[in-house]
Amino acid sequence: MKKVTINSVAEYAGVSKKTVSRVLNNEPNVSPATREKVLKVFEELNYKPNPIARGLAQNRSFIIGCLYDNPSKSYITRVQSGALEACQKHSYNLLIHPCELRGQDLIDNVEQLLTTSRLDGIVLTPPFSDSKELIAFLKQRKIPYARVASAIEGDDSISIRSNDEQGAFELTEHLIKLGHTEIAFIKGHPDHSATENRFSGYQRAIAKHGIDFQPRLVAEGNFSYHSGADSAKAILDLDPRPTAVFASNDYMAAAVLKLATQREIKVPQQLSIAGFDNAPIARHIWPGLTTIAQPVEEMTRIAVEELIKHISQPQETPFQHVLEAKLITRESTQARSNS
Amino acid sequence: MKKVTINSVAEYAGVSKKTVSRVLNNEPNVSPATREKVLKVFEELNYKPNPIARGLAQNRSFIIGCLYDNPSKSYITRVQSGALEACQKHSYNLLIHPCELRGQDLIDNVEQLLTTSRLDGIVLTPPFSDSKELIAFLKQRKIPYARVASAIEGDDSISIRSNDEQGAFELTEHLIKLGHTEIAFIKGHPDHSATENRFSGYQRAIAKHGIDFQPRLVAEGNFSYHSGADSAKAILDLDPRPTAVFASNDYMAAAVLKLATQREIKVPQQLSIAGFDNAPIARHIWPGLTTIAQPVEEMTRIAVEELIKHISQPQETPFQHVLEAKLITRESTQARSNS
DNA sequence: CGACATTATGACACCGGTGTCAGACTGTAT
DNA sequence: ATACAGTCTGACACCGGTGTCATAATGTCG
Repeated sequence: MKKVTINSVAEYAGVSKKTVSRVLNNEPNVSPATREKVLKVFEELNYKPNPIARGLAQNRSFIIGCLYDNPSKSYITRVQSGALEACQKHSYNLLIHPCELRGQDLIDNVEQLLTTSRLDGIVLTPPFSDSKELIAFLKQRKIPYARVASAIEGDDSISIRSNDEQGAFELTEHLIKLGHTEIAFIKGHPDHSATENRFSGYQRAIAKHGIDFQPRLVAEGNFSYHSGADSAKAILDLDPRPTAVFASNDYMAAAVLKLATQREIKVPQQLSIAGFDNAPIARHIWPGLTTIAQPVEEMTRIAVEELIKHISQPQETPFQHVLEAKLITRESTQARSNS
Repeated sequence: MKKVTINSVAEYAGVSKKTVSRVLNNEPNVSPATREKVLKVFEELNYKPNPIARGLAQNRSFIIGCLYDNPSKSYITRVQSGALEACQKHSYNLLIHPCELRGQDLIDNVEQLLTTSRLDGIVLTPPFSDSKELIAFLKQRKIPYARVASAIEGDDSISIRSNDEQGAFELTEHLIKLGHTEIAFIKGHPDHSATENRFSGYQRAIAKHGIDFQPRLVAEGNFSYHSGADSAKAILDLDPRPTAVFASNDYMAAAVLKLATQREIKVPQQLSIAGFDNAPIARHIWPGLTTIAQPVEEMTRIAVEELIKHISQPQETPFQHVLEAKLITRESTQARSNS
């Protein structure tokens, strides 16, 4: 199996390299006959262009980088799966790069990544989607990027998010309609914009239904299971104890459920619990968690597709889009008991 | 910020490109003085070699591919994290490529991957680590590869695994020592070699303790939560019902726990449940799952490090290694009650 | 001191593509 | 027939490195 290069194709077809290149890139100004002939030789020799050589000539790598720093493994998995789908469709590859937002040398780290990998573009997932420093850096370096699940408005870059505020509003309203008025809330990581949005949705819902907002019912989390466990302790120790808990993601909700079960507080009879994200764990535990399904894969897929589109021909108008979140009810929430 | 290439460095330092290249690659036969001088210019101009150009000249990409087809997201996350660690250490990048083992065109798919990405090497995770077809293909194409958690012996390639058989043996023995004799077993995916190994460990332990092997207690799973739920139903419907269940991974064990809880079978008082892997879910549910901790990250990290080592200078003797698995006891198992 | 091995360096082709530009070949209007 | 625009094609340099080889400089030994 000898190597098949553009030269061998050109020779075999009796045309110049450049013409072969033109056919490869679907450039105009190639006669139909020539194009046919070359395409046939592609088949015959089973020719595949070398992406590295292409990359060198065009200063591209055909690689998209995905930056993340997220305690939720399932979120990352979903992000990857959406990004991969888009990449494969357009013959790009996906390079994953976990790193820390708080690392003092975030910029250095990304700089390093860029120089060693020559990425064609970067997908920023939370909390990077909202990092002004990083965004400024990428802009200055003229690296195309797309932001997933960010709340920053008025930016002129590609951005896809889902409606966190509305989702949280609906979920809270669901709890209220079940008769709950003392609804505890566990906030997410302060660096993620979703955290504020979800909290706003919660507040809007209780306000709409004339329920007083009680700061004592709010706990600070950071999306990790561990932080959920801490918040759970604080909340379940409250007196009077709330009848429902809304955690900003399913991991933290699972932690609440675990502690409640340990303390023999019956869920949902004595305590309703709800999460956010519709992570796998929401249906892997009993009772299953009522939650908000966020289209994470789809968001990321769209973000990467737009990014790739942007790379091949920069758009004037930035693509910005908001997807809807959807309420999923399971066994962990029920009407408040009269006890 | 102008582009700094090897040419500008050479010019600035007053030497030839080739000498710069020599310094870059730590080649011998460069006088200390020259080396110093060039290194200083690197600093001064902040020069970073272009990996794409390098790749073209050396026919390398500095990218390692990771193949997987695994229903357990957390397993994949752990695999990635180990692989990433090794890659970053050696300035390689990691490209992830999920695909289906059973896909009729697995080979085509990988072929495609290789031609579009020019990977320097591939890490095979289960079930690919045991795919004879794929291994034969990679061997023929002379693509370096490393196999993670495979059971095939006598192969002359890099292979790292953990001791599944021993782990399962210890866990089973733990249950036996708690007084259980009717221990149900849920098998994993038939394509994964770990499945047979874990099953053997189970059988060896009960045999050692003079317990009769009962085929009725064995259910077929495939490592997915869903398959665990099906097996759980079969097992909990048995009469007499076993007093303990050993599932081949934690997801399936979680499914057993969920069903048991739904049916108000008390765990661990009426039923002990154990899993395998020490996945996050094992400690995110109540009661926490007794399980076997497998060093997935470490296995993968070592596999990738050896792979990279092998790429830069092929070894004569293949690196093969077995890591130990460790029993972790949590609340889901306890001594059999006398009822 | 001459013969020879060793070290240090650079010129140049090459990896496998793409960009630029010039020139040949069409077709159409005058 | 002539001028001119538009289409098609190839020669050649170039992307930013590395491999090969020749040659210059240095060291070693009899």
